Amino acid sequence: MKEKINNLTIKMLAKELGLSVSTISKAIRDSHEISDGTKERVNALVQKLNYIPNPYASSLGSRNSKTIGVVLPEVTDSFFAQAINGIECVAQENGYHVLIYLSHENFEKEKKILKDFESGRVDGVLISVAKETIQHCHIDALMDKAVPIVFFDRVMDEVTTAKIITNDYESARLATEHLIKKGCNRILFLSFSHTLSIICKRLAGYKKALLDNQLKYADNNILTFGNDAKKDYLLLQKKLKSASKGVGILASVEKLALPIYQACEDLQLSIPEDIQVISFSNSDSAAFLHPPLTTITQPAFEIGKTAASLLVKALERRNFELRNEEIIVPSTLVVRKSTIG
Amino acid sequence: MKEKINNLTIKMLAKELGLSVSTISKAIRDSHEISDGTKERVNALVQKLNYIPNPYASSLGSRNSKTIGVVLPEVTDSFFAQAINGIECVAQENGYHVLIYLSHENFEKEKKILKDFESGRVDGVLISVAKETIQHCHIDALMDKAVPIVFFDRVMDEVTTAKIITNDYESARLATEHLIKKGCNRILFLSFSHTLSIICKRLAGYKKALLDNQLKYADNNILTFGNDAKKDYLLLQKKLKSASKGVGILASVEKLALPIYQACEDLQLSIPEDIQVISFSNSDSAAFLHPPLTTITQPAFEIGKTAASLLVKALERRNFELRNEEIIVPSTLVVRKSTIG
DNA sequence: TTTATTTACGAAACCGGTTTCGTAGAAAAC
DNA sequence: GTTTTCTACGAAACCGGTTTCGTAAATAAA
Repeated sequence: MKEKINNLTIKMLAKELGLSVSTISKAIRDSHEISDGTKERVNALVQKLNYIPNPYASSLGSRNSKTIGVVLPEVTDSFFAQAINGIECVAQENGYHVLIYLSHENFEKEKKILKDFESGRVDGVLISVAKETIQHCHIDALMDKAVPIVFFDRVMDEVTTAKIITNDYESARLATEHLIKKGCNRILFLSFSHTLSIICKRLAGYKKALLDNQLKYADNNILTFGNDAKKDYLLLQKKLKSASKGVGILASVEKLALPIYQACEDLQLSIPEDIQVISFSNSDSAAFLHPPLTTITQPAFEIGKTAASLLVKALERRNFELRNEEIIVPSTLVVRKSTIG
Repeated sequence: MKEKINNLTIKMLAKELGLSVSTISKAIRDSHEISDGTKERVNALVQKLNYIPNPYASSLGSRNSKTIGVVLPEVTDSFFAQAINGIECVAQENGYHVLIYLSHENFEKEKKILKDFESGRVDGVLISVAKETIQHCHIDALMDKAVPIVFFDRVMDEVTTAKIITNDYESARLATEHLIKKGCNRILFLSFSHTLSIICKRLAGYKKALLDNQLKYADNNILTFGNDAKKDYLLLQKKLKSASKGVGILASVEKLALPIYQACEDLQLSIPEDIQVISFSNSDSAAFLHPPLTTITQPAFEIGKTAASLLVKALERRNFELRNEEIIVPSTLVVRKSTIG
């Protein structure tokens, strides 16, 4: 590792211009205390010498870092990828930096990440919690330190702050109803958590649709995937094998969709003739699957953007407090061939 | 915005224990200068009071931030998503933080991002350059400041540093040859850049395969997508419409695959009977497209991991200098139904 | 026993900015 | 003409750690 170059400091600029350090600092940040003439002189030198302030010194002095922390369960999911896109967009526009952390659905990791945030590393946090997360003490601890937090997608109702979500309940209800209308008399719900906000709401929507349409809810229609992909797959296969015609499946997240296709292929079941499928999914390829997958498409980019915007607002506005509110950006049901036209 | 809580500082710990500030600092970082007994006392208090050091103060004093900057052209691409995963994995293991930036394929943005890095915000950089990037002065400038940089996937040969890539040339050659063997006598190459390292190499591999198999290279077999998706699509459609049987397509990146499927659908051309298709892609859904897409699957996670590991090594080891080397992690050709079995 | 090391710690400078507060001179108000 | 208010700037404390260097006491070597 090469030695770091002796970097340009504000002190050197000050000496060069015969001004004080504080004047330079203020001039650079366009303070009203400094005359236009001086600002111009300073900026000229800054340009000429390619001076770039040390962000850590700034952060230390000003106790804010222009950095937001983003905590995700995973990134290889179209939803989260698009959400990052939205977040980064807003961040870039507003001069914020984005620190990204993956909890890998693991509560302990999530705790560790938030713990670190208590150091003041980030000005604010955007989080979509891990599926394992049921307590919120780690979040409370962070909020106690006055770090603004905005939830997106996977929220915790018990925490008093802003949450950007989609209409999980309603879209699951709609999707389920769609399946029913297309002739399904038994509908499987693919889940991967018993506690996650989005799953609970989607499940509730599913139940509501059943109820509205005189279908009985049955526990054995709920398939909850765990951490053992192979085992889960076999479970699904078994379930599908025993399924008669008129079965529909609602997959509550994107990654559960492909196993269904796999199982149908393996069992030589045809979609949608034998089984109709709808999945929550933001994948572009949904339209080109065999057959094209009917999806509930979430406004992922929008959600990321909204969450980031709100956080930024909370950070910039002196008298803006994050309210305990839910902002709902609706999803859309995109009907394709995996359900009967 | 609530006021920040008066945070615990090392000074307060020092007073509490009747030790000096420097002793506390050293004890926390497990310095050999401090006795085990003292360390224990310090750590006990740290635990008890939940003391977390201010990272910006540490960074300022120690001139390193335990942060790496990751610059990507985009994130909604399986390759980059998986690469991030690999990067984050290594980062988490080694106590590094990951700042993420998207260039959105835009050179000016990329320049701006790297410029900011000159501030010392990050200890090292992982970058996959934008498609617009043909100069490397912004990268040179950063390297002049002794910031270690590791390229991954989209590299710049002219820059003297480590590069983690896949065997672009070879896998494109292989894929093209595969198409030829399956009966294609004309092969289109879908591109989206004339300058990007990966594209150039893939194109070269494509050419080599043509040459080896007595097929003529023709400029009008190269389709270069630009920024106007609609226009590009029409171009592709036009090209396919005029295509006779025995045409194959090699898509040089993931996002170019779906438009092909779209066009074939619109033109009622059947894959693989009328047109055979291979694409570079890391998408899980490739296997479930209609028909399943033959892909060149890149070791994205591995590439991210390798790049990050190397960077970390360069940062941790005092006498480890990043060499001007290419580390090649090979891709695999996964044959599916979009080419004739 | 004397000298040379080692061990364990503290004082103080330092990292590179920001912020507070004080003030000279100019402008405005009376 | 005097007092008041701005304006534009500087000195110095501060942010919260790290690092260097000096040293007393303990231990080892001679």
